[in-house]
Amino acid sequence: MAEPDDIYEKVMELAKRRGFIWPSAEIYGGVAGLIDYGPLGAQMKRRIEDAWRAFYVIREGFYEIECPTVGIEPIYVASGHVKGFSDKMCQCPHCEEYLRADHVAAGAGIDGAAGMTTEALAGCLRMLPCTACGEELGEVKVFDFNLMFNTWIGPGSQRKGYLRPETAQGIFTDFPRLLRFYRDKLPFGAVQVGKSYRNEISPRQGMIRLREFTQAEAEIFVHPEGKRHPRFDRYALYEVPLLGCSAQEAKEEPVRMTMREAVEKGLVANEYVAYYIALTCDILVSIGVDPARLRFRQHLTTERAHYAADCWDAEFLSKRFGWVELVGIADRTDYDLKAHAGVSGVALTAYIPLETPRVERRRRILPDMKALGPKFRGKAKQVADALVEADPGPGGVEVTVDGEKVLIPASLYQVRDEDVEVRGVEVMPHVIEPSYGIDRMCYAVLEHAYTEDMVEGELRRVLRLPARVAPVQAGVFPLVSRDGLDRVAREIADALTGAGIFTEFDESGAIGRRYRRQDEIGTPYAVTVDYQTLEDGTVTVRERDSMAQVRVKRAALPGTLQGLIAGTLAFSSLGK
RNA sequence: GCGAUAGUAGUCUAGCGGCAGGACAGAGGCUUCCCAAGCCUUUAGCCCGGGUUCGAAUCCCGGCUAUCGCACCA
Repeated sequence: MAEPDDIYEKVMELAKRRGFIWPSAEIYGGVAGLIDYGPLGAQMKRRIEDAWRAFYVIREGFYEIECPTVGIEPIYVASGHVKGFSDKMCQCPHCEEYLRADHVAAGAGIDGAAGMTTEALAGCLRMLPCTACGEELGEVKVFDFNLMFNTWIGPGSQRKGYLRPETAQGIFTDFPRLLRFYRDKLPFGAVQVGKSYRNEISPRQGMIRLREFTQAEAEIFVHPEGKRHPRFDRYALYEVPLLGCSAQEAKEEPVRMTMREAVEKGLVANEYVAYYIALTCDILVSIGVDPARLRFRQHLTTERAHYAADCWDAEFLSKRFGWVELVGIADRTDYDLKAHAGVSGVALTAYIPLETPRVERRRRILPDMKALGPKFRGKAKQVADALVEADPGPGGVEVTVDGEKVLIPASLYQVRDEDVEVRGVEVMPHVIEPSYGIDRMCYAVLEHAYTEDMVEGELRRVLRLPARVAPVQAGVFPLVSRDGLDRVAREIADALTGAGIFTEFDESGAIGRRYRRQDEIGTPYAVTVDYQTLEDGTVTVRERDSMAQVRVKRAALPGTLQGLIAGTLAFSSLGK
């Protein structure tokens, strides 16, 4: 087998030439960070998304929802993207280099640079040297650069809008509706497949870092205590190469381990995270990512978001780019729901009934509003609210109102101890989030599928795509386009199409040329009608990877191909 | 965004101040008929915008895109 020197160039050349991936708006010179999926690419991407749905929607039973790509500001205030997604930047007046203002300040030993206002940062930078050219920055302007695309919603008193930087927030904001939909039971999950947008400063690496990209995300809402997956048995013995934090620090290789072992050893935080690591591995391998070039890497504590209990990335090995993240699987705890509850003021909790209701003795504080009103006037409401939360002593209680400590004598309120029957508790679920980058998956599949063989001294380019993601599923060819072979071949193509098989009919040129055309776009099977077909009603079926052929009865063809494509039938079992 | 390099047909490439050439791919035809055979015909190109020049694919400037390095990458 020929070892490709630069497989990226070859894959992208093929992808462009055969209609998988095109530069967007190419007639106007193209745009960095935006790509078009051509006819075969769009088809393959759809099949990859559908393979994903087969796992998450059909098997896991997580319904798919679809939210707008434009969102109002509070959503992204709550999610942290308005603040956290924006970088304080400045441009050096001498060399015109763009710099991260907070990094420059922090690099010079200034504390708290990350939290400073633009004005404060500009003040700090005045005396500092530019990290690029070394000149003093002087009167430098610091500005916010937010990675979110922004826009306005409606005319007139416009509302600020952002293109979503991830699909997840739509699921979080639908939480109360979803909870009702799933009839108030945990765990439940919802998924979303769609476009997200990040205005990358400098997108590179082809379709690896895009400004508009497709995500497939699942948000699984689980009870915060006891993160045991009800179907953990499915993957308990499934082995995955895991590269934990300590292994990375020790520069060790990933270790293959069963998911049960990983959880028992404490390498993976809980069964949920482990379950979705295994499921992710299952999906990625099924769409054609080479298992030998796939690993799961745990986020180091320094790169992990502070609220995440655990986070693992599925990474594929690219010849060109090294290890590239495809999927992030995180236990986000209750961070997102808490944040949205805080900004929206809506309780985002689930009511979990107790198996046996219990009686609790509760102390209630009843403020005497008749007395508080005249005494505190405008602040009476605040005092009362503070009282309800307070823990009174014998002589009264001290509460804080507007930063002021106020002593409230016991005469201004009543303390009542009462028995309350507790039938359940409100819990804020934790979120397990597997988040997939579909475009990167498409690239990974293309790169891992691309092979070059030498056949009788000729280069044969083959995309060894799994049948389930191949854009075209079968080629149908008359050996020659005369003597009625072409007519029969067309009938067979129609029969396959009628059976839901995506088929290309091709009668032009030599038969070998037609096989190669289909090899190059990854078509797994080719059906050829020859003179024997006219005699005994059989056709040949050729398998792309082995180039082997078997004869199959015409009538059995649609069922046979369906079985081959679905993977329920092995090519080697045919004709026996 | 900065710096370097590059951009010629669908793809790859030659030409580097004076008529833009080839290979492969595509289309049509002849021929052969199970793995890119052959022959004939044919489609199709100088990234965009300025400038210099009698004349620019070629030189200069700006832009866009790509690759690499720097920076950036919730």
